[in-house]
Amino acid sequence: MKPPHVAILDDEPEVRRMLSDALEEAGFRTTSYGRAAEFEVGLKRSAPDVCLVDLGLPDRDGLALVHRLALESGAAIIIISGRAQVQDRVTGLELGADDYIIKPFDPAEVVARIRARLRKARPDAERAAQTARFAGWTAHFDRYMLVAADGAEVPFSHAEGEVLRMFLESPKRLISRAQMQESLGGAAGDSFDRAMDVRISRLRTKLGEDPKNPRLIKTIYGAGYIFLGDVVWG
Amino acid sequence: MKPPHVAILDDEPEVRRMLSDALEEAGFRTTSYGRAAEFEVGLKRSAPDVCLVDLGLPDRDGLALVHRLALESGAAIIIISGRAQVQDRVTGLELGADDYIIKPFDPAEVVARIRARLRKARPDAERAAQTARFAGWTAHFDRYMLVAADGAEVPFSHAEGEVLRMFLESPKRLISRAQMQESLGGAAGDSFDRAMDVRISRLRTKLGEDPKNPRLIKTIYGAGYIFLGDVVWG
DNA sequence: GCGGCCTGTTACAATTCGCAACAATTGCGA
DNA sequence: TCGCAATTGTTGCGAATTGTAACAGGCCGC
Repeated sequence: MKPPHVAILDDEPEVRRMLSDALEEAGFRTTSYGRAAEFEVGLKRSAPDVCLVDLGLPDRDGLALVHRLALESGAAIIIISGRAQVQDRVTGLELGADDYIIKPFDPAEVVARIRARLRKARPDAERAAQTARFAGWTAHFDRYMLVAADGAEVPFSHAEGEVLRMFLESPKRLISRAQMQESLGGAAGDSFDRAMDVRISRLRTKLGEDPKNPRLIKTIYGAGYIFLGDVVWG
Repeated sequence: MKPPHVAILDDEPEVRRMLSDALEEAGFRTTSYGRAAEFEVGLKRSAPDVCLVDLGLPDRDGLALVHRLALESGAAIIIISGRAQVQDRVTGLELGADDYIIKPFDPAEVVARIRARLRKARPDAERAAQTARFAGWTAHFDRYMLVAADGAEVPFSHAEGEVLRMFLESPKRLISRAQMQESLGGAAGDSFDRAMDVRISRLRTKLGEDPKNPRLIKTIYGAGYIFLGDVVWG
């Protein structure tokens, strides 16, 4: 399994440095950003498992950013802030943060708290569920089969399964093309992105989507794809 | 849904009292124990969703208890301790605790941290659709749809959604063009600000605004835009 | 009211995406 | 080894979205 990816957003270079050093020492992959705008661009490229966010940003309201992250990203969100009042901590946590660490902090504690989050977030990598139900379908990843509500069986290929699994693991969330390519191991090459929409196109036809008005896999022009529909794993 | 159950283990009656009062005020069910032995008996009767454990117990090594809980119980475990050293916190977290709160603590923060744990633990309960209501419209940001009061659906694109979201996040406040460009990732270039106008123009037409007399998105000459209208998120 | 600057809008061009047809690759059995 | 079938990447073109340019109109100081 790939090491977890931690995104760091802090305007002070020293802090970024200290955090990334400690985290990489502990076996994580890290990416650091100094400004919120860059951070959001980075999010579109790859989805981190944990976001460390400093609230004292020069260019954006940190709390609003945290709130949106919590709703959209699915990553564990840890606030790092110089504001130590209880009220600050409470509002930060209420807005969706998973933890709140006060400056100055000890890198060892940050590592420990990140590990605690990941421990809960990744239940069992071992017995990953092999079936998922959604919109009348049941996907059997061990048999490469889609079963419709009426019992009809539609096989799907490995490549299609990778895409489908990715959607089912993050339903109702925007998934950028870059994230897919990273996750599917494809280098973001010249014409490799063409392969992505072909995969998706084939998957769509197997799901019986109406090309004019797809109800499950929706394209967000210039941003990525989003899978609508409630998913139940098991 | 039944309110979550919190088990409290602390040898000081005042602390138990303060915690259970605050938690029941916040809508949780609580059960308090003063000694580890009773606590373990209670666990067998009903499995709590969260365990608040004080490390300074008279009758048992708290850390060992935490470790066993982490392995066996599946509940979220929050340590409450008077020991404030970083090393204590790190070992507590490493042994399986999900959070570590230092005495003296504020009950409000404890409540907030418990909520944060439960939020992550319950898979999709949090996946509330991202919607906002305003002026007869309902904006569904997960489906990229505007729904009018009469049920008519108007799709909006990603670019339009970014602008709309900005307005809905800060209604009745002046938003300068610079702010928008910064937030939308565009360098404040020569002709990029023209793109802003176009986005807003297209959004206005979708909202059915009268060009002569816009009622929702108002232009402040030389300063920016302001979104009138009451917004309710949810 | 006049002129310069800011903004709205329309038409056009560039980018991104969907899809069908084709080619390359893989796997399998004769 | 050869050939066939299934899968998957590639190419090319049309369609949808978005940025750009150009022009028109409004706002403000004079």
